[in-house]
Amino acid sequence: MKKDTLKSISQRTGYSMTTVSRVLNGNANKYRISKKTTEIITAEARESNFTPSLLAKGLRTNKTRTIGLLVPGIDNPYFANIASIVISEAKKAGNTVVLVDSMESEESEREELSSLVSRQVDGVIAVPCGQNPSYLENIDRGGTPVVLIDRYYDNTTLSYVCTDNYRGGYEATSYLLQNGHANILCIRGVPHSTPSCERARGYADAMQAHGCANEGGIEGSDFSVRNGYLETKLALQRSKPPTAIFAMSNTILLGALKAIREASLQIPSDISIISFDNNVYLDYLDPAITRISQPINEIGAMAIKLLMQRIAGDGDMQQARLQLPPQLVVCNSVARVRQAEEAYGNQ
Amino acid sequence: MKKDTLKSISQRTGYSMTTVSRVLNGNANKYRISKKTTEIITAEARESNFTPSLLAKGLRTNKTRTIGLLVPGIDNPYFANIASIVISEAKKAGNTVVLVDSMESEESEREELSSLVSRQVDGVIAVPCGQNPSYLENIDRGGTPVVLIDRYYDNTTLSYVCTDNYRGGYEATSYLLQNGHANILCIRGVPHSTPSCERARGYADAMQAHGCANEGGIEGSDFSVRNGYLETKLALQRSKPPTAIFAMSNTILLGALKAIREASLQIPSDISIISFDNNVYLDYLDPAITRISQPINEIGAMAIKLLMQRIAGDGDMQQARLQLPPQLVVCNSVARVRQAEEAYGNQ
DNA sequence: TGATTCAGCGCAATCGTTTGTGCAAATATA
DNA sequence: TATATTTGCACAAACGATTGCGCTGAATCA
Repeated sequence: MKKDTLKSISQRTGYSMTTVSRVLNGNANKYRISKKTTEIITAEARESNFTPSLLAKGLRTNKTRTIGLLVPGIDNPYFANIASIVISEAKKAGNTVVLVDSMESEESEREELSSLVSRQVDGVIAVPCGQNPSYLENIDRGGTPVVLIDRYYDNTTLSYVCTDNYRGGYEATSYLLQNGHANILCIRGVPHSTPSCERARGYADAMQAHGCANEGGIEGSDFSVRNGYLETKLALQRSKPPTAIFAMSNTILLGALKAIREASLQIPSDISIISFDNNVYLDYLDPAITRISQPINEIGAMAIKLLMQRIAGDGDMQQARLQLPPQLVVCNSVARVRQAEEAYGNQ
Repeated sequence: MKKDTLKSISQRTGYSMTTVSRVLNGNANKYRISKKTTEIITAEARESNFTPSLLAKGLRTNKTRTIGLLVPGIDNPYFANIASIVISEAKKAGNTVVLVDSMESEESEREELSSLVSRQVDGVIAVPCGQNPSYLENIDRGGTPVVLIDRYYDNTTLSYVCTDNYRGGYEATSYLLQNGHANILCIRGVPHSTPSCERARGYADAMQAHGCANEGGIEGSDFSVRNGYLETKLALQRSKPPTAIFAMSNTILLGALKAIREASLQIPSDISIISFDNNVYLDYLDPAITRISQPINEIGAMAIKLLMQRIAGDGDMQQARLQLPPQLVVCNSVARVRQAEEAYGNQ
């Protein structure tokens, strides 16, 4: 079965490709195509199930109605969630999504980004993993707007939308402190990623404000389950093990849980734990995990909105730096302690 | 910054677009381009960071090195997993993936598929949600190969790769039966989807073979958390509530768990449960959930392999119908019962 | 020296669209 | 009736690549 084209429709109806194109793009009125002609062409197109080649269209118009989404690991439920939202928001705006995965590798990130650019996507939404935004900034300057989500850079000119991670870290820690904990271990993800840094900063400031700056400590090196496991395992062997853990992501949490179970400790009676992210499974763990929930629906929607504005070229937009407030979701993984630590905290 | 094209490189080096194209595609030898010329052009391309327009390339060659992936809900961790695998396998084969989501709507499914076709993807991997494969078959006949995964149709000519769902259902049920259960509730997903049907058939046959055909029953209508919740809630109010539940997916499981907790029942002492799918979280629930694990890595890899063969046009391939064996993963959510049921089972 | 061969490259058509411009016929205006 | 306007549509040049074919000049051969 030969593919239908403007030409074939043009031949079958006897009108020129120009006219066919105009009708099918809904510009019949604008170009004064008669009603009769319009009907004939529309009918023929419908009947033969014509779909225009988006390649040709894109080539000619320089718009593909496609946006690229770069994530560092789609198998992480958090990014799968983000992808889901971005895809549906993009669809609402009439776009489809090319999804690429850097698997936390800077090299892959470049390759995939460059693939997106050759595909002439209209814009890119990225959760970057590189240490340095320059590659992304080049793409943006090259005419393909880029909006960052979740992770970003301090010194970048790119727009971004993310959780207010500092606040999240501060609130998580404060909640633990309010419950009498002082020896709080903070397990972070990739150290150079902004969410990690900011959450850690929030943790540290909260600790400081509470006069516990030297307790617990910040450990960890990436957002993997393994990292959560190892750091927890280590910390539990300290002479004065932490009474609470602040896990920076759902993956780190899982690792920590494993280590805690292996040590035959009960949550929250033996040790408390608080996490980040909002995975549906967190409610089903036993106990359900108290956490800082990120507003990912809003993040996804805002990101698409910003991107669409940039694509539409609405007056060369200012850089937007949006930090949306996270939310504390209280479940059952944090217990109140009434020991030495509390006395110490009340001095 | 103006985008680089063959033409601009051609102008800067003084060679024709033809020659530039040949060099950059690695056909320098084939067309006897001199070594010197080759070097000049390669250098210029590298320096100016040239990336060819895949639109133009695709238009001309009719190959886009892009494959479409259709899933019914990327926020379901199971499909996110599949997507992750398909993306990385596709990448190994030099392709990128356009991901579209039907959200379990037949109408969306058609729209998205048609969008993939206009994008001239080289092939499509689909987890269909429609009741009827004809639309997909048309696409396949239209020259865009389609391979189904996870869900398929009995009466289709399309190739598919999936878990041996009958066997999975049979094994899950047998395992419960072996542990003395007879009153086993089976909660299924979308009734007309083949995985659902086959798992249910496996369940029914196992029950029959064990002489318990009339116990428990098959309930449920879709793969949602809500469905699992409602059906469990209902079943627990029976005069003779089930002693075990077979949940057909990780989402149904979650719903069931919620209902069970609300009834203040303990797993596995009060009620046993077995699930399908292999989500990392299942190991971290308390107790860890015994389940039938699907070989999704193999499924993803096979699907891409089949698709690539079809795309390469290796002799108009036979239809492939692959059912890969699932695996029972024993954890702690199933207990042995030694009551009336067992006596009954041993008659 | 004249005829062959081959190395090295370019011409121009093509893929399927969009779009600025042009032009005939129909209608309105004077 | 002659002119101006409007209606309805078509021509042809792009967009950025690929590719069958052909051309030139140098080297080889007889």
